[in-house]
Amino acid sequence: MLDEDTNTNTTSWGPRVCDTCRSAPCAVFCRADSAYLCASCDARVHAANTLASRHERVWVCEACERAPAAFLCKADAASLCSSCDADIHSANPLASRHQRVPIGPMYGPPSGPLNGPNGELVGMVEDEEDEDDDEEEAASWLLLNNTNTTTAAAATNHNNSNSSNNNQNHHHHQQSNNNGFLFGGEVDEYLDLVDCNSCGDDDNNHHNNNNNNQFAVDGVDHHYGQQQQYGGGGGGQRSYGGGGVGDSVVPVQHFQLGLEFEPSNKAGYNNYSASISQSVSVSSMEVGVVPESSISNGSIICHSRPPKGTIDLFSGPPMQMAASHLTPMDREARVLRYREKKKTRKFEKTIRYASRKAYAETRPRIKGRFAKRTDVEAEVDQMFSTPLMTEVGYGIVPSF
DNA sequence: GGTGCTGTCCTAACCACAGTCAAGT
DNA sequence: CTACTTGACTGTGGTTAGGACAGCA
Repeated sequence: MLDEDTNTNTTSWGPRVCDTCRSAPCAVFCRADSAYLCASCDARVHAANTLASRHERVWVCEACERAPAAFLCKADAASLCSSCDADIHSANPLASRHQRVPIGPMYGPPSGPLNGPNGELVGMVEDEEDEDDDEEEAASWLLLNNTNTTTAAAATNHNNSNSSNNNQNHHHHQQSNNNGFLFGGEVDEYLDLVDCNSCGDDDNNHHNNNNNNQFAVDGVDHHYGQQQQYGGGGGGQRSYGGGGVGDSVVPVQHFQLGLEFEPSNKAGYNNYSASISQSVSVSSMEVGVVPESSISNGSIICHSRPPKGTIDLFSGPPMQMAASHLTPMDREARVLRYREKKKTRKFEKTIRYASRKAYAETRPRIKGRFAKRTDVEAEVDQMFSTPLMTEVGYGIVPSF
């Protein structure tokens, strides 16, 4: 049938379509049939008989959705092909430390437990475990039913010992619990509960007034330091597609604002890049640069900007209240969104003002600090910059 | 088990200045 | 109402001090 690398049944970009039904995106690759199948076709085909049920299948890469997955990234809870794995996990030091495990083939009927040749749990099971973890983690963000979930108990256990040491969170990613509120480092980024607080943030509002402050109370290091290029949670990039969406619960298809679709950008899992990226890569550096002009234009702001110097922490509905009103469906949808956002995390630093970056790079420094430009340096700069201007302009005669 | 030392890792702060915005004239 | 001025503020990158942690004696 089809070769693994062929894409004859797909568009030039986008998820590969199921070879059987040719309508749904493929979910698994069957080696025996050399076919990409969606979940339903996989279930139908491989439950047909015992022989078919023994077909070796692997997940399709969640990033490109075009190649069989080779690794499972536990940190991102994503199955990745070797190419995407290399791309994503070489992006920065933090990503490179993600724990990945090779994905073994799946056997057996699709609905049943999937065992490896030796009966060990492989493939989907690995994912299932991870999803359980995800479920717990996501549930903890939802602040729901803290009396009947193990998550709440777990959260309590976490916080038995950390009341005086929030710094623990820096490295162990514990969630501190302040008066029943979970201000986890990720909650602001991955849940709509807080999206309302953060919408209109630096994606859409270049006057974010130091968003670090908004969640500084959590004491959680977002690992998005300005210099270390671990991405940007606070003042850095927040292009998770959640901002400005308002109250929508189900995963929403967002549209890029005035920017070209960038299929080659695998900094995040690019099956979502259409929805998340207001950043574009314009240089060889592994950062997304947001054109300044796009920042003010692409505004979908659901909250007005808070007064300067204020912390707009509770401008939205109280978290506890919002969460307690969730129906099971809402909860499931939010968990789904949480997972999807988790998969689309981008850890690269986003440059929002390329011009400022350019200035900063050319600026003289003393021990890393910006130093004042001397007159001589300014003249030299003018000498070098003037020819550039003349290249694009109409000829400005340099004055000496 | 508790304490002190050492090495490693990580983060916040610092700096100057172009650009932006809001308020005032 | 429009145009201009002024001051406050933001964001940018490389370096470093200092805190946190792990490992060892």
